[in-house]
Amino acid sequence: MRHLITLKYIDAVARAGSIRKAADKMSITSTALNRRVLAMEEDLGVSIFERIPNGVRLSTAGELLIKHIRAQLSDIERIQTQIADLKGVRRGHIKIASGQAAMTELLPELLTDYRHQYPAVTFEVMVCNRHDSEKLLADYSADIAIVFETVKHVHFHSLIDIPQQPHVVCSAAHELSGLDTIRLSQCLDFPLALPTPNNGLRLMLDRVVHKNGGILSPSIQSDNYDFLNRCLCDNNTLSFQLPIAMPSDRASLQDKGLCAIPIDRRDVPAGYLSVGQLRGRTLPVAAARFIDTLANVLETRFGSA
Amino acid sequence: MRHLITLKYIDAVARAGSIRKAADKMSITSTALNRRVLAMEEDLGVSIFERIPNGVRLSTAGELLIKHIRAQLSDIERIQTQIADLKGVRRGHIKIASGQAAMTELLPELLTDYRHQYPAVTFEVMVCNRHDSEKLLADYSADIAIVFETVKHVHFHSLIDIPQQPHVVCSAAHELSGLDTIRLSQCLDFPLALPTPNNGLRLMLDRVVHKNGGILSPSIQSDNYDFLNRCLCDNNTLSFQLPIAMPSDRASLQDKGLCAIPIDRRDVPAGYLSVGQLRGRTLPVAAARFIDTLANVLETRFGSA
DNA sequence: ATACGTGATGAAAAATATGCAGCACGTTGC
DNA sequence: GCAACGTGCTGCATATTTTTCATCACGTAT
Repeated sequence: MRHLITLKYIDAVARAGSIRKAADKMSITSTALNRRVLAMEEDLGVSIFERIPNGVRLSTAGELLIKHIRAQLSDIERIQTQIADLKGVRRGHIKIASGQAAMTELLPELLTDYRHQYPAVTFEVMVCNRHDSEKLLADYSADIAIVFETVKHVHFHSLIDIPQQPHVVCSAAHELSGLDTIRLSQCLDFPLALPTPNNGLRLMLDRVVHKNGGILSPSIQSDNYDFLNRCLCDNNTLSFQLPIAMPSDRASLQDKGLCAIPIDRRDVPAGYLSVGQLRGRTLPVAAARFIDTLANVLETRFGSA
Repeated sequence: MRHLITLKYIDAVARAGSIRKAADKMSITSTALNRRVLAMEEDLGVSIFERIPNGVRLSTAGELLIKHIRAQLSDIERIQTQIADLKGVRRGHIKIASGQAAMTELLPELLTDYRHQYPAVTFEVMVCNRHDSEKLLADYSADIAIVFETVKHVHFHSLIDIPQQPHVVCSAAHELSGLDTIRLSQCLDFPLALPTPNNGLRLMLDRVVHKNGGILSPSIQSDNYDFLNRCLCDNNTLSFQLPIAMPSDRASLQDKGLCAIPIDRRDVPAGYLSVGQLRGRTLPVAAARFIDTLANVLETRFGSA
């Protein structure tokens, strides 16, 4: 797409904050890129970048323009996939911003299946926290966001919401192991391995405990679920997980020497895992179809939303 | 707008139903136009026009594309008018770093007026002391700084300087009330409510008193002007204010049971309220225009600088 | 058949974009 | 305090792309 190479260049400059760096990334000379920027600015009659000592920065007009550019780039991509669809080939590139929850089991399984069915579809999966996901959607770095307990933001348009009852995870040798359900109070005497405070699950737990006048004091804290689970084996530490992040069959959990027990609903109500997009955006065909598949899988696995 | 000339050409072809006719209308050769069409088709991997004996006709893919092209052309036009609007000050975001002085009366009034006139202009006002303002300018967190007795710093480029004669503020029932002017020595016998030492006005007073071998011992000290004024009502405490921080009409000051008296120039010379920006920076249009308005208001209200 | 219109193509000409070397200006690190 | 670095920008020579001109091949209409 020759005619929008300049737009891509300018987008790169806006992201890099420097013409030379952007030029590097786009594999051209800074001179050429600089001239494109100057030409565009002359066309518009306004500076789109403020020149600051160590680079450039979007001006007010630039902010306006870059928003348009990103919408435009995403739109042309949508057209291209539509045209590809027309030719009978399902192809496309899907950019997903996901919290930890979906990264362990859901996405790996799903992507493998999907790519087996549609080999021409490529994926890009970025792990992020609840706040960053919105930003990634907003600047078109991501098509789809998968977040647990999403920050309610006007730009986030939720397409799927699946209830997720928090579980306690412990070693199979733990004295709590094997219970059908567990009260939160039973957990608080054991050392806890918790996600970092900006995490959705952690936030829910914090709220509940705080309401009862307590405070969660984790023995281990990390933004990596896998790591947390690996800390449970040889002691009586407890961790918390969402169903979505656990193997779909109990057997493979047992193989790892772990046990998951749902927390009593009276203590902690279910939170919601949301799949969403940037409000008002028309997604590329590939991404839209993928969301359909995702909705299907989630509903058959976790019941209707 | 160089980058979308191809889109315009293709639109023209779709409308004319013939490459040669469209070329005529667009004042180029049919060859050139033909080549642009072929290039675009190669980019997309699909024919966007069916060739029929007496011209061309949109293919299915072409219908899809032309819809996008027309949306784009209209969209870019919108952006251009928005940017034009921007040059006319009707839109933008202005970040102001201000000391206490301008926060009480000047900025609230001014912003209300300005936003009434230009509703699409948004503001961000950060209160800060004399030292922080420079930092906010330097890292582009603020476009404009409004500071009384600014720290002389190379990065601060002053655009407006307005002389401000310090006033004494007291209860209307105070024995000094009603004087036309006041000597500093008359004040020192009363309890004083003063700003904190890093404040510009306080600094001026400190310097004068110190030069005469004295020291200011405030009864009440705060970084909040309003609070200081509220301490005057029921006793004989004195406070100090700048004209900029007082209601523009004397009546509303009297309504509050307060009275303001300028300090004799022989004791305390006028200090300067400065409006400035980061030296060497080209401000966003909106900010630059707002400074013009600000200069106007300040000059008509406090005389020429 | 002839005349006209269509889109497509090759080679030359014109216009445009790119790369290189270097300038001026600020910041950073020693 | 000074050198090294990084930034955007510019003049000039070079590539590359685009446009033009002169055609061709095909289909229609007269």
